[in-house]
Amino acid sequence: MPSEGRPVRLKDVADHAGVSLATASRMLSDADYKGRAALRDRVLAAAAELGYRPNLHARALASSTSTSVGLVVHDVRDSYFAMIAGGVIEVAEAHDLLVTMVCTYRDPRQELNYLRLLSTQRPRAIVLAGSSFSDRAHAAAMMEQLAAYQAAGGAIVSVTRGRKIGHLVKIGNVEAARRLAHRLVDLGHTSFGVISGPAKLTSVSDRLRGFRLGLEDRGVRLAPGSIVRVDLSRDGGARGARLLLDRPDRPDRPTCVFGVADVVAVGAMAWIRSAGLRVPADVSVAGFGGTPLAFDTVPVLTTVELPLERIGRVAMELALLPGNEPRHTVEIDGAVQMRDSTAPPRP
Amino acid sequence: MPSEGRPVRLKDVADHAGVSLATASRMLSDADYKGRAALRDRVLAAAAELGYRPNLHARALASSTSTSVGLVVHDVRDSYFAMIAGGVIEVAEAHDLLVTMVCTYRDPRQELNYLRLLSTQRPRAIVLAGSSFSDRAHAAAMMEQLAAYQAAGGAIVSVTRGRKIGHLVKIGNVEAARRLAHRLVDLGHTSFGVISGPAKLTSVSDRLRGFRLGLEDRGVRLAPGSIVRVDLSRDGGARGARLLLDRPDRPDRPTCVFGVADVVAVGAMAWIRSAGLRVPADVSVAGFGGTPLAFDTVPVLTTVELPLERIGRVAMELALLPGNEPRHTVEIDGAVQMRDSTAPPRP
DNA sequence: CTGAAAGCGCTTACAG
DNA sequence: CTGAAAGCGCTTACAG
Repeated sequence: MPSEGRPVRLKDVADHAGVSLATASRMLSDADYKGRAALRDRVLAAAAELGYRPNLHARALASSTSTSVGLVVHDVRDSYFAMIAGGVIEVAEAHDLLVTMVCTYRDPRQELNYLRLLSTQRPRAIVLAGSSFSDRAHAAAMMEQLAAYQAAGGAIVSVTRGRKIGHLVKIGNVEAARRLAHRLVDLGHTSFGVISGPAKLTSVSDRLRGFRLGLEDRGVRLAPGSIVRVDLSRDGGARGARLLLDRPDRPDRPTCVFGVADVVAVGAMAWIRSAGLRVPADVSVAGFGGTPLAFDTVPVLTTVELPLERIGRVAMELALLPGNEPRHTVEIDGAVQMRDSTAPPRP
Repeated sequence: MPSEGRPVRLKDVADHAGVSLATASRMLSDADYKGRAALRDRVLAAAAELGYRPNLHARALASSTSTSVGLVVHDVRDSYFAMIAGGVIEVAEAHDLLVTMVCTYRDPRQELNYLRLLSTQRPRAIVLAGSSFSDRAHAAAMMEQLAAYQAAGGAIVSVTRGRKIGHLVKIGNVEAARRLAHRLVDLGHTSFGVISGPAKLTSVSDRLRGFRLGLEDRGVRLAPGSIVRVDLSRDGGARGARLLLDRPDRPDRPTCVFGVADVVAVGAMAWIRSAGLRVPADVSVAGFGGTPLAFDTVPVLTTVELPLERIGRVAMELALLPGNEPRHTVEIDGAVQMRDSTAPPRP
């Protein structure tokens, strides 16, 4: 029986079943409550017949309990975040929780802004999936918001390093990038170019630092000017490749290019191809992330594979933990996957 | 001043500013309300000082107005939906609306289930971004839910054809697939294979029908057995390619394979390559969708490009329209992009 | 086990 | 322009 006009309320169900509001409420939403079987049946039947859907707002207000979860990402269109979001949503749905997602487009002000907007919804948990920013003032402002949110009983999970509050899914950016560097040097490369992203992103600076450490472990140094900073996008990657490689006059052209994110490496490969160079014969290319698009490039991209969906699932599972104390940290490691886009440099 | 324990309420702000609850409410949430400037300043200052965040649930309950939007997709991990979601979220954020996303994984029962869960949140609009199912009973059940939701004042937007309620973003699947077929026949192909998806998805059957019509326009028929049905995934595409092409005994191997979604075509290309065949020299491959991954295959994938982000933006804009009547329909056309994965068949 | 009543944090007619 | 009060749709001590 589709309702006409206003939705049916619990009171309608109670009246229809001939019980009190309180009893209807208990029968419908308290799983532990048994009650008289006859009443229970009547209430359930009435709810079904009237097509009753509880009003989440009323429920949240009365019980100060919420069934929503906030998810903050930099950009859903980026499959890095789409995969993580998939993991978060999968676990949330299994618990009848609703995920509200917000995109910051890597703008600290938007991050703060949307965090505030999100907390307005009093979600039971907030998952911050995007890398944090290395900006003290911003970190302090975030901290203030998050502390207030947590004090009110909300759970916090960050997929990043260095957040001083809430649970952590810690991605081994530094170590994985370091291992990748080892493998690339072992291939024979000594001249590298790095297409990096915005310096303010801690994940970017971690990957860059790890990569540099890895090279140093093997006695290789990054030449000055061999790091370029671009947007973390396909176009950014193409631009980065051009900046690094489009200088026929200089003999020190890198033989291997590392893009700090797959999408950047893929953009770089596209530019390299369009410039008439071959991967890996002329230039080796490596990425970072393990997004699906790394599988379908030709040659298949050498990258650090992160289990993105699992990261999302783990984050959501941490969010489900009762209470914020003790703080939990789950470390997730990346796996270096040497594939076809890298090869020894030409002699 | 971070709150300790419970969040600050409007009453706290009102007390702190020395005004009534009503005045504080008006100053803070009614943009048209002027009031005495002195009071206004006191209220704003108090809110800022105390770090007041309104409780959305209370606000929604009292004003029966909501700032959330429900988004139903089949799978965020699929960049087709990630791009659409990006468009929806972009427009929603510009209006301070929060998007709650739910994934059905192409299961009609989950679709219904999550639609119900979503309507529990009384969102101001629901955007159904995934293709509908060609299942009468399920369509009727959806219709009942949606009608009740709409009767209660909610806006509905579907990105599909044939929904009998709400606004529509209508994607020209039939016509675009038809034009693609024309172009492929014009290339010289007469023997086609189609890697199709679940028959229950209307977008899939539309693309298939359009493709078949296009072939018939040119006097070409699909041989029996030249359509295989797989999951809409990379693995599905690989399996489909194997089913169609891995029969050296039969001479009627298609010279051109059409995958009804990019992800399927990409999977097919991967299998073809692994089987030692070349694209397009041995087999041409075409996809449908215009997802980012179509750009980075080598050879670059011939496909029907859909403006996915724009579809999301348009859907959200329709969702913002006041009232559900009159119903609006925005038709979005796909653009056939002939790229490197298709070529004339070998003589 | 059940019901009457208070209360969750807001908004909004209704008076003044 | 401002305030006191009712009400949004639930949950949950508190009695019985």
